[in-house]
Amino acid sequence: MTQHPTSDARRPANRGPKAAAGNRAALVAAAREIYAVHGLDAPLSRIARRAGVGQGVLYRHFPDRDSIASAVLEENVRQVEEAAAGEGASFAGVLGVVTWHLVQSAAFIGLLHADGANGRFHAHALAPDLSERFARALRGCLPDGHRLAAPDAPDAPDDLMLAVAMVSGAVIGPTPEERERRALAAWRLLGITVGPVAPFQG
Amino acid sequence: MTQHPTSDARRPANRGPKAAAGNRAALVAAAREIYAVHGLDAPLSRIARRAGVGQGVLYRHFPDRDSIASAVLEENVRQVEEAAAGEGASFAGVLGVVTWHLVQSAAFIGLLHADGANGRFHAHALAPDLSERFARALRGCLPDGHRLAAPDAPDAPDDLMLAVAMVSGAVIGPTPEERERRALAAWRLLGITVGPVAPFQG
Amino acid sequence: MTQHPTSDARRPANRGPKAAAGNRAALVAAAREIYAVHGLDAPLSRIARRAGVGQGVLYRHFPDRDSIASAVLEENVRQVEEAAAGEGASFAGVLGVVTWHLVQSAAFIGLLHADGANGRFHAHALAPDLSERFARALRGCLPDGHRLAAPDAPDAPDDLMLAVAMVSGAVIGPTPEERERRALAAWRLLGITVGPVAPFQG
Amino acid sequence: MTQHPTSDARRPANRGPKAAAGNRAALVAAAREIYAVHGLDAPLSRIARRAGVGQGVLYRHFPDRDSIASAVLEENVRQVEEAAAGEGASFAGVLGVVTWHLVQSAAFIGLLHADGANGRFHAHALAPDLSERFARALRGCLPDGHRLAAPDAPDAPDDLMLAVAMVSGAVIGPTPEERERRALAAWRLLGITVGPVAPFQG
DNA sequence: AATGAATGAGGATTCATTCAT
DNA sequence: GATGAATGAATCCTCATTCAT
Repeated sequence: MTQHPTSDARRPANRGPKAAAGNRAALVAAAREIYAVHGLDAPLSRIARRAGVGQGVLYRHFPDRDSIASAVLEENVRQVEEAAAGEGASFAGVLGVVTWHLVQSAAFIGLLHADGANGRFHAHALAPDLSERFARALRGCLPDGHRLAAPDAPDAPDDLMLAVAMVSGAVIGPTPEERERRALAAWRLLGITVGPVAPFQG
Repeated sequence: MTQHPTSDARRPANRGPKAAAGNRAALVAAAREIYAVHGLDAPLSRIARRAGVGQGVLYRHFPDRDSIASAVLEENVRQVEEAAAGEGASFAGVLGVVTWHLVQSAAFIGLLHADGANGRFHAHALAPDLSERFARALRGCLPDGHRLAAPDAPDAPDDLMLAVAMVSGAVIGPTPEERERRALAAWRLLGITVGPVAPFQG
Repeated sequence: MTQHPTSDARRPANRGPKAAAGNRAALVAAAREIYAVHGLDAPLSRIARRAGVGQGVLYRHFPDRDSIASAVLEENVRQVEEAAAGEGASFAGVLGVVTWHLVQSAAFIGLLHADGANGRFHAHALAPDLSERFARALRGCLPDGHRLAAPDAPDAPDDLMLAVAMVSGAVIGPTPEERERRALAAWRLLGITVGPVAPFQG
Repeated sequence: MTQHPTSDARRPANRGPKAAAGNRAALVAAAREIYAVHGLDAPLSRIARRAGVGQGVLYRHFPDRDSIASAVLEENVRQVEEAAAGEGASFAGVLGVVTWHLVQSAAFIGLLHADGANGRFHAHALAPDLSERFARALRGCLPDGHRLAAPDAPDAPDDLMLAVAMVSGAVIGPTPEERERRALAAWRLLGITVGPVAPFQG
């Protein structure tokens, strides 16, 4: 009569101090899943519940709404960085990783470009450095003379990031399959070759 | 126990039934502006306030959240149809009109493609016919053999609509100028020529 | 987009002055049906819509919520009076008419007894005279010495009206059939014989 | 854009989690009183206010309208069960407890029978088990061969519950005294002996 | 350091009632 | 007289955020 976790419980509880780091990770993982299913406007309480922690813990680790979203995004970016830093990293291969993340949740990579004018998130506060890291990683493995290469002109549009934004705009659809199909079609329309769509494998 | 209209306080206005049509138009206009600034999740009360009418009027004209959004979108689509139906309508010209609307509010043309999985809007309920009308108008003035033309294969991806979605993904930025710059860059990346970005002039 | 009569429309419109009497009747009939289905708390707008008239007309004829309920109840009571006034009127026969009305809508005959403490209706304002008329009609055909007859003691409980209230308490159930079954069982428990359950036939 | 707790104004109270149990009890008590005076349609906000808690607390403990009503009713039923389980429990004695509850608020025991067709409450969802418990308790102390005993026929009407419903129909009136007088008169009309009308004394 | 209850503002929605036409 | 649009108060419900334990 008084309970209503409704669903979303994951771990039995999780008390005691040492769990701090684990809690943080659980929150980020929970947020990723919740965001993927319910969008960025999902109630924070749902994230906490899914992570199996109290609301207070969420606030301890992430003082405001943006910071948890950033944390999720940060993981995405890190994977892209790692993919780009790998031994035989190719541009097409890294784009495959990027595309995989887009397919999982276009909203997220989309955040890298968002200006926040229309949403509750303000990317210029949220992701500027993440955006920079993402761009750098991608640019790092771009072959010389590639059509997405930034020209010499200093303030010319950054075609590389623009292209990613465009693909993220295309990635809509109810199922991952449909979303992946659209992502690949979008890259094709841009004339860009993409490697296998998959998460980065350390 | 039930409702009662204030106690007695002076009732303001009530401009009478004559105002109905005007109110509806005001609501749509208000919604367009509010959506552009605050996004599709803006409180309905804000729209009503901006339109200068009571909450009830909004609900009378638009029984649910989708229907007001549809009304705004419908106007956009109509303009595109009119642009496409005009005398010397060219594909590039119509794309210019489309782009103008994207620049005003990418969210809206975006709705045409949205699947609503993550948001409160469910395009398959909201815009399927609008989407169809939009696609038809655009396709109608697509030159034969254009690279966005649908191939013979029946269930091949619709490159035309995909391209619009991609551009809408690119159109982000705090100012209209920035947004227009990005839109044009996106079309350029796609290798598509666009006419002047402007509203349709009857 | 602007319409939502939802249902409940009955007559095409109904305009013009002379219709006043007809409108009143239509409203009472509509109210009876609406009350039976949706209960006494049904929105007034629904009654007006069902009657095929504007809201204003309802207010013209019935200035407040109680007065329309009274009007419906008045018709019920009138039928009982007529049944009681008929040639070979028997107590059992009249009880059959009463029971028929209870089965149609227990709420209504219930109003005759209600004190309004718990509801929005205040019977002492609503139905005192109706209640009196109802009691008189019923008492009029009560055989001498019947067990429900009022004793000589002046302020003894009025068993006759109490019995009706009791039966109305028993008349619950989703279908008319079930409701009638319960009504008859209730009279039986009271040891009272009831004639055929049917409306009064002039 | 979203919520924010006042701007900064001093937060009142928050008596801490310890208050939880107390709050729940206070809510049930408040609901009982409010229902008795204003009926089952009373605004939930009024109950919360009377209990001295925020709206949210009410929703935490009772996720929907029915569940708070159930909680109140459950207490009633429990008392009847306890009365029936007591040492020298007699049928008349238990009926006295039942009658006491009816006098307090006929609406509640009435819920046990309600079908909800016309109201917002749907007894088949709300009270079926409570109804069953109530019936069982009462039947448990019914002397063999009592006139309200269920006959052998399997689907014969349950006279016991019918009688309670009838009495609850009779229990109307502005004051408890009047209500008790009517309840007793109703039992008398049924030829049923009732013990002292009083709450169950552990 | 974690828990999860409490708070209350804000937004959605409904309807009684008025009133211009 | 009739129509039905407009008004806005009231209620429902949700959730961000705080804080006692």
